[in-house]
Amino acid sequence: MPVDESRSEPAVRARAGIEDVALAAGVSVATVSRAIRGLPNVAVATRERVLAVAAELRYQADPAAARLAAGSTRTVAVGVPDPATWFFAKVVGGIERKLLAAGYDLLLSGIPDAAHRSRFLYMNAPGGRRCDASILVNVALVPEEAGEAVADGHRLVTVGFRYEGFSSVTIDNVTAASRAVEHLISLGHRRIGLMGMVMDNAMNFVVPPMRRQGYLRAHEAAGLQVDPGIESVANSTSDASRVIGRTMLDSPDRPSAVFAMSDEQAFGVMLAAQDLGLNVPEDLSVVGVDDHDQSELIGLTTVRQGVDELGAMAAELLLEAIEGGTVRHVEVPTELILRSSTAPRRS
Amino acid sequence: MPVDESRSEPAVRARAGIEDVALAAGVSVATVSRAIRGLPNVAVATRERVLAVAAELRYQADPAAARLAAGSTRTVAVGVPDPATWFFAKVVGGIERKLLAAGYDLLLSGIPDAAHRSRFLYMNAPGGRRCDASILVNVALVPEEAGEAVADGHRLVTVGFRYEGFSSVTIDNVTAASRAVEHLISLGHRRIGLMGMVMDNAMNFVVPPMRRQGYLRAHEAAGLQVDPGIESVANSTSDASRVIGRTMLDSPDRPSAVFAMSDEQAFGVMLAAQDLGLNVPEDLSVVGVDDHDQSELIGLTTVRQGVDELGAMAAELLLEAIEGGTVRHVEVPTELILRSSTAPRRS
DNA sequence: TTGAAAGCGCTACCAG
DNA sequence: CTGGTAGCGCTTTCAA
Repeated sequence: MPVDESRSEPAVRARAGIEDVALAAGVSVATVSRAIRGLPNVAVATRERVLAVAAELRYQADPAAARLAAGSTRTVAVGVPDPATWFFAKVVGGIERKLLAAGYDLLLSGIPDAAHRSRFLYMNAPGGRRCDASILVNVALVPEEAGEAVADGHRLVTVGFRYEGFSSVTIDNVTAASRAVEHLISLGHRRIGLMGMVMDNAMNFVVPPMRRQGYLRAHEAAGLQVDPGIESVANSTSDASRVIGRTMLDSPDRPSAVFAMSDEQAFGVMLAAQDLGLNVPEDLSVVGVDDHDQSELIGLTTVRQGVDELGAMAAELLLEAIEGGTVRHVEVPTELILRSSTAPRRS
Repeated sequence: MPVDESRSEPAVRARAGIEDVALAAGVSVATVSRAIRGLPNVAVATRERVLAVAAELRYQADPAAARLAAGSTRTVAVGVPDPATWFFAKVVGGIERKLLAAGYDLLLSGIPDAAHRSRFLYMNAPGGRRCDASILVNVALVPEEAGEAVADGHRLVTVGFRYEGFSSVTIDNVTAASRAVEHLISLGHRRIGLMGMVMDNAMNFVVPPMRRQGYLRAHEAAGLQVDPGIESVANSTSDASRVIGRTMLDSPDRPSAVFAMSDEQAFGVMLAAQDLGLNVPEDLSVVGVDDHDQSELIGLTTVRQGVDELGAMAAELLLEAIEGGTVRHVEVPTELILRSSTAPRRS
């Protein structure tokens, strides 16, 4: 299968430039440029000839030169906290699919902290000329940044949260969470733990409070008190939640159910339960949010959000924004999916 | 949380150009360029002044212009079959981490088929001037492409398979697979099904045959016959493997164990077993390859490969290649991890 | 150590 | 409908 061919010459085979095409087609470079980009004012015959020659020579405009001259980059920058995470990978997948079809390049950036966030914004601002627009996934902006971005005329679409001035795609986080908790309450649970996402003040201060609000709202609606003692936060990974979950569950008055802000966190809670010899759902009911790929096999009850769809929709809004379309906010629906991780409270 | 500020002027705030910096610092643009890029032949005092002014003006070189003039792009293209898949997301995560640190941009492309593969190669060839180098993850090349890439002086590193002429990072697929199957055999299993990855002739014709070879080798070493009747292939998703798995398992002489070429495929087999009312591991042992994030919770026995590490190593080799380093092949070790999805064959 | 000027390869304007 | 040509904003000789 592999191929051998001892790298003899690192000589980069010279590539045809627009001038070569012009020469070969017997027209000017201006005409080649117009013909290839499908601009008007080119005779059909001429266009065909140019296209044929270009194909023959495998001509491809130098993107850097085209950008410099035209100003547009045909590139979209996408920023996510961590590209290796299930949720973000799915979103990026959805974006990529649309962008590939539209002929845009996708520049992917990890945004682990506030410094990278501001760097991302600056680099990808219209003046930066690196991309035509950008998408920020679950990366909240502080007001100054948002204001500056708007002032800069930044073409930005956000997913996970919403800013006036930019298109966005979100879910109704409060409702999603309260729906999950209501389900638990309807099963007779009265002590319901919360496994929350850490609200690093610089990065993720939008989604967690909303989901927490849903948790509170469901309690309130049922006339139940919440116990801050069984409310914890962890990084939204399975491992971190497992560790934190262990301390929440390792107590005589442990909750009989836990609402986790994401499926991965729910997995962590299940692992914690397992570590302590507790059975799900007999000893502990668990519900998450996402409908992760493995949630069915694991039997996790969850509130489903179409993550891939989130990304695809974001890409669509972005393309609209590039075309000069209006700002739109899209809210993707969610759905409670019942599986085997939740059961009536044991009397 | 959101910010309002009715987008008054889409006016892109003019950004400082190199000339502005030169003016403000009282030097020429050439000096600014040298100073900022840390080139020699700039007086310390001058450099400091320029840097100060540049920071003040938030100057940032226009990447397109810099590319056009210098030829180098500070960009790396990464091609994966499907960016939304667990394995690829992890690899990309590892790459991204290293690249971010090295100050390179990452251009992500999905390569769903052979046409996109050849497009990727052409666009990202040195002559294309879109990137300085590229990484191809589990995308095999046909000989002509590989030869052309070498001839073009393509700076490429591959992960998952190996071509002479390019750096690569792989695992020993044959050994990984045979280790998994040996484990099954050691538990007394004699009829071991194979859930293989589909070998689309254009895309993925390297890894699956090697893992299959490991499967065969383990049988052979134990003096066992394989039964082609319990050898299937499916897309390497959980869902596809579930469907195919059902037909493999829905038979009186079904295997007592299955080796799946990836953990996600193993999950599919477990789902299939569940669909048919079979218990794992009592009625069926299952082993996979990867050590997926959810494999511990699911209790899947598997052959672990450090997927993030695969990506990080690829990025390192790439950076070396850009610096003009030598071609290297790295083989990342694997490890059998015993969990609860495998058990001795029931007599 | 510095500056002037010639491109990098293309697009866009304007004249024909 | 077509061609000439002036840049796009930077890097990189080459001279000073």
